[in-house]
Amino acid sequence: MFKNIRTSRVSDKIVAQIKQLVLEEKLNAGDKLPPEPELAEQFSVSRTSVREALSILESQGIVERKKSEGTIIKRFSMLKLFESIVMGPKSDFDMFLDLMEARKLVEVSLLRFVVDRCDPEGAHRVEMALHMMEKEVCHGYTGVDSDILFHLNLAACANNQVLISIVKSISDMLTETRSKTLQVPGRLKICLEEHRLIWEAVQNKDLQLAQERMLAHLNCVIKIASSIYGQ
Amino acid sequence: MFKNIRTSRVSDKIVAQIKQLVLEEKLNAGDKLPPEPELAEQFSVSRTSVREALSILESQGIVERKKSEGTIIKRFSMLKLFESIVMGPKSDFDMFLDLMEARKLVEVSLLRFVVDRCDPEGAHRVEMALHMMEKEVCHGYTGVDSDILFHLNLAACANNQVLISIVKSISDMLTETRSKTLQVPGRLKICLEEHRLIWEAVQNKDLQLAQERMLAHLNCVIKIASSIYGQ
DNA sequence: TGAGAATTTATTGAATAGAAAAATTTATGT
DNA sequence: ACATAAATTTTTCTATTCAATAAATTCTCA
Repeated sequence: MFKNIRTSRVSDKIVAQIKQLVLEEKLNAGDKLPPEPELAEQFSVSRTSVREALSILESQGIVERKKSEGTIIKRFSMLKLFESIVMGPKSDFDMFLDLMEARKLVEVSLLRFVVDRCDPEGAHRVEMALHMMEKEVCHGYTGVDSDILFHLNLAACANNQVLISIVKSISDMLTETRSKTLQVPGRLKICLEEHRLIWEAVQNKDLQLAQERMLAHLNCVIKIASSIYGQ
Repeated sequence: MFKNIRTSRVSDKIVAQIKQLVLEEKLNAGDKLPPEPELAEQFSVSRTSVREALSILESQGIVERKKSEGTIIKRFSMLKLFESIVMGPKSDFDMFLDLMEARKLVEVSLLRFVVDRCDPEGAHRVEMALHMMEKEVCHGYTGVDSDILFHLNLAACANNQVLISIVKSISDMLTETRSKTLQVPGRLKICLEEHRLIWEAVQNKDLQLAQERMLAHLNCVIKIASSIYGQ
């Protein structure tokens, strides 16, 4: 309801102001900034705060600092500048939602290729992951590994290394959350069932149904995780 | 030939060390770092340097700092995303096709969110990228940066940091090819026109048309690159 | 005069000390 | 037991100092 009051950190304000100046082209590539003590005076802050701001700008590739020479705006910094603006800080929960949204987008869409390109070898790998989870359901294990394996092996059937990398990277970031959601009593069994349904649809080459089921599966994960995170 | 002498900035070394610890999972999500004075002592540096390092880490979304609470490692940072894109035993050209296929999948699908969520600020950034390319067309530059900038800022309108990271990572891997395709005489001008058409459709909230045009644009890139690769 | 050495100056890099602010924890009084 | 006040912790910011270094200037000597 009420918006978070944004950080009243001095260095952040300096960073924002300098970024704005670059954006407005009042500062251009190659321009030299005034020396630190002068900047401090103009901003009416301490030199330490100025230095903190300059460190941030440098780490984001917007300026370059050289000892005893000064600070200059880097050439071709527009890309970096926009990147740093667009990648502002988000809460953990919002990041989780971003990850899951990306997962939905990628893993649902790539089923198109899976249905088209899945060969017996790939199918075998997916089924192995399913069997693995079956065993884990019986023994009461968490099933994190077999969960990841299913999604990864399914993606592998799309025969596109970039897509595999994307699915894997996102998976890696979600392992912690995964192990929590799978600890919910009975969740693993339902999860296995959902995987089976997805796989069944893929085998029947029913793309639309497979996509629907994948989407439902992932939405289910979001729902459970949200209740755990208390949102 | 000769390697750049390592910047011996103390804060940079601290940043690198903490990042490394996160990558090695010696520091994990939610872990609390010691208070600043203690960190300073352990690193045998001044608090000023520690604070500089923490500012940088915070600006990169790796840690979060709260007054009177301390510094904690963020759950989901982009630090680990795409740390290892496995370039398998595929030829360069096949890899290029994989990259473009992933691009088509992601950039076409995410337009859904762009149409829904684009705000005036985001729109302004996209238009800035368009203007930048306009300028480059006039001056006869290559236009690589403004090309990337358009796609990145468009993706940014989807307001999903993971998707932005994916688009950017793929872009980075394609820069080489990009600079070649844009060198084809007259290509930049056509590229600009294609970008404009995509943007026009997005502004009219015509999702389907926007997606069609994006797909056509990317297919065009594939075609040109293929002829360059001689396939 | 002019080339090279020595000096000065400007500027960043880093350390230290301490005041202020904000949130949390503990203590106190009813 | 509960609200309020005090103490504590920890970050935030300032001010000041000194060291390191690159560039500019001056000096020296052939």
